[in-house]
Amino acid sequence: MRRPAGSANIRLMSDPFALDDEAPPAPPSPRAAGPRASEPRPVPPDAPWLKGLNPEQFQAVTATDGPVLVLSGAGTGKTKVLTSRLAHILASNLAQPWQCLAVTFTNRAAREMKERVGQLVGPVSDGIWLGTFHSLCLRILRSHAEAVGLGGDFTVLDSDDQTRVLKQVMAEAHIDPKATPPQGLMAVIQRWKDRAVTPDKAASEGGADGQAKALYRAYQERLRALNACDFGDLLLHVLTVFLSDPQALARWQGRFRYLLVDEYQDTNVAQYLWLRLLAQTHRNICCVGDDDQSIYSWRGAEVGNILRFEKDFPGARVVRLESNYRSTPHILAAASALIANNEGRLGKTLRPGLVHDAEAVEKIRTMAVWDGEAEARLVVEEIETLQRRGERLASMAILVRAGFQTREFEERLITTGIPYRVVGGPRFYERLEIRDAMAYLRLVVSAADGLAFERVVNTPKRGLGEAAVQTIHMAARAERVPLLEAARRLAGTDELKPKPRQALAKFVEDVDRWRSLLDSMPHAELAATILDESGYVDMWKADKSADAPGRVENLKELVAALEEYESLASFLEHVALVMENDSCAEQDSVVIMTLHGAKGLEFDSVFLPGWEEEVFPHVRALSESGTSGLEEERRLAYVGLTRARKRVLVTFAANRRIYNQWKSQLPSRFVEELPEPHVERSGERGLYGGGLGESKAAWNDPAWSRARFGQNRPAAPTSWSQPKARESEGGFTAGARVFHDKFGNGTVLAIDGNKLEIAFDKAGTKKVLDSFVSAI
DNA sequence: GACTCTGCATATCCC
DNA sequence: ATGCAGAGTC
Repeated sequence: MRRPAGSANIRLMSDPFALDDEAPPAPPSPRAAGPRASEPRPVPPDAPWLKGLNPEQFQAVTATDGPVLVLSGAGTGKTKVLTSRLAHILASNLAQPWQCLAVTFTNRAAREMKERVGQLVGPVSDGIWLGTFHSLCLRILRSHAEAVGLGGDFTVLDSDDQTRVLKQVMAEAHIDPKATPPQGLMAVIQRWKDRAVTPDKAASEGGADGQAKALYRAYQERLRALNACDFGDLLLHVLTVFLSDPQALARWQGRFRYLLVDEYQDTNVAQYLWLRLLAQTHRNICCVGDDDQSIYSWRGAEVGNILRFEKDFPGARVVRLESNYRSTPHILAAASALIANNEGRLGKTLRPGLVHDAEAVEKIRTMAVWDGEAEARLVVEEIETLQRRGERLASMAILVRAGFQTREFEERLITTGIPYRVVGGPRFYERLEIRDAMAYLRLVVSAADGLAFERVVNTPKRGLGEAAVQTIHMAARAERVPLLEAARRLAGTDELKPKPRQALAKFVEDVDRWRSLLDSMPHAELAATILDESGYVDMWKADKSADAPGRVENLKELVAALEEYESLASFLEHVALVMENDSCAEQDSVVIMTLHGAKGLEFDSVFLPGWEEEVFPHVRALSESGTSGLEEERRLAYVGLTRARKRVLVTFAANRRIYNQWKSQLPSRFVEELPEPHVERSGERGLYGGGLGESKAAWNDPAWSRARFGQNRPAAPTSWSQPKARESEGGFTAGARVFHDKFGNGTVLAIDGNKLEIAFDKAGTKKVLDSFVSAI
């Protein structure tokens, strides 16, 4: 491949379509590209959407002609630029709303942008093609479904359904799900889709095992048979359409005069190709991104997309936004120092864009605690203190690395009586009862939905077990009709035993009746009828388990939510893509969420717990080859720090229970990477035991001591720098009986330096530091 | 067929 | 701790 000189060190992703090897098409003047509704209208420089922009932002907003790459650090007004730019384009009459395409990654970002543009230009903003990649692709794909072998009413599967389908496919291929875990294979398939690799392309690709490729193909065929597609397909299919139907492509290319892309650093290859194709005609594409906030490589994102932008769009204007209007200088300095440990950055410097009262700004605080419980207690106490000082709960956030960390905070907040909400927890529509209810609705709306049929045919129990379902399957297969059709036939024959046959007949009859009501009955009412007559609600009402009443409530909520949509079909479509559960929104409450979920948000006070090796950075990132995993974790830390406006508290525990196992933890290397002058460190002395074995020599490094106990403390006792003999301070020997505060009595099994393996009488076998046990 | 019990594996991040 | 698949029982 021909590459411009000097780019050899930049690794580009594989390029399935190799567009960039062709001469770039001559950039047609947008003016000449077609008739416009009316002439461009000059915009006064004091227009409301241009107010308060700094020079760089102004440039990013008003440079409407040609490709623009905006490198936008955290808190530099990225959303402001995007929304103002849209407003500017519309107000200048450069394009009609429906000729503008604005892409975000999350529904939340899309909603926010929609709202803010609306505030600037009014209801015309409704016409903008604004949404996530997936929702926009769905919209496009609806009109080209046949081209990829789908019916126009195809369904979009969530990850749960995906694995279900894949499991079925694997079972048919007689593959042992134990030897080949379905999730693993699913991940492989998704990576293919992220790179826009179809089964055909996968087959011709080198490497990888043939079994996976065959299963990929089978999976795609199965999806097609189900008239369904998964998230990855939304993009993949649209690309297929674009590349196989030049006329369709030209139509879409011609339509979108202006493209705006948010969080560009998170685009994967498929999304990138999609953008590049769509931007070919008018070439007015504006991508906003920050390589330091790229945290989605695990789902196929390629930071390289930023690097290659200028190549694929020659003459692109690059604007850097470096004035940060969010955080205090301490926070900025700390975040910048941390991220400076990464290599291969585009390198931005964040400058404080606000004037801060030097006396008033707090340093970042780090604090060592005994365990997760103590950590939760500390954080919640801190929250209470802030609250007493008059801070709103909604201005505080606890940002965790992984889902399992939320529990201890929730418990503590509950016992303290502080309102909180977990964002991104088990999502509303992912709940069992909602999925079941949705399956009923799906089956009524589209009779061919086999997955929905399977899900509800025996829920609640109708005496249609595995055997009956098998028979239906075989009949459907043989006659090449959907499951519901097959069931209808079987209900009229004697292939089934009388009892299941009757039950099945009743079921089919019900579904038919519900469908006949689709046009006449208001859909919310119809949904309620379905859930009632099917016996589904009664099933939960009769259930005596603790969460059953909650489920009944959720079902009511579902019906209520339906009111807001035009039809069942539009509701189903919406839910397939929008996964938010913001039903109980704006009470003043602390929010708990993952670092990933927090991207794009900001809070006055941010709590960053669990900064321990193997929690954050996460083990799995560390076990990856090379440093890319670690660097992504560091970017995640950077994202976390830069969410804060006023203050940050980083905590880490010496001991943590992970998946029901107690482990002694080391402070995260990121704690140490926070620069001294901007950090105030504290922690309980002695948390990390006495001298440590030589294998942990780093522990005696002054930096670690600082990380743990704060620079102001006197140097560690001499015994630290001169570790004693390995045979442990306590002088324990195997077989000794010992006592531990938490685990009670036990017997020492083995000694490894200062770590003891102890068989506790009650708590099982654990490894603990010898300083935590005493002889009895 | 439905239910219960047991053993087994599993456990980031999200559209 | 939790969720699941498979086995055994009513």
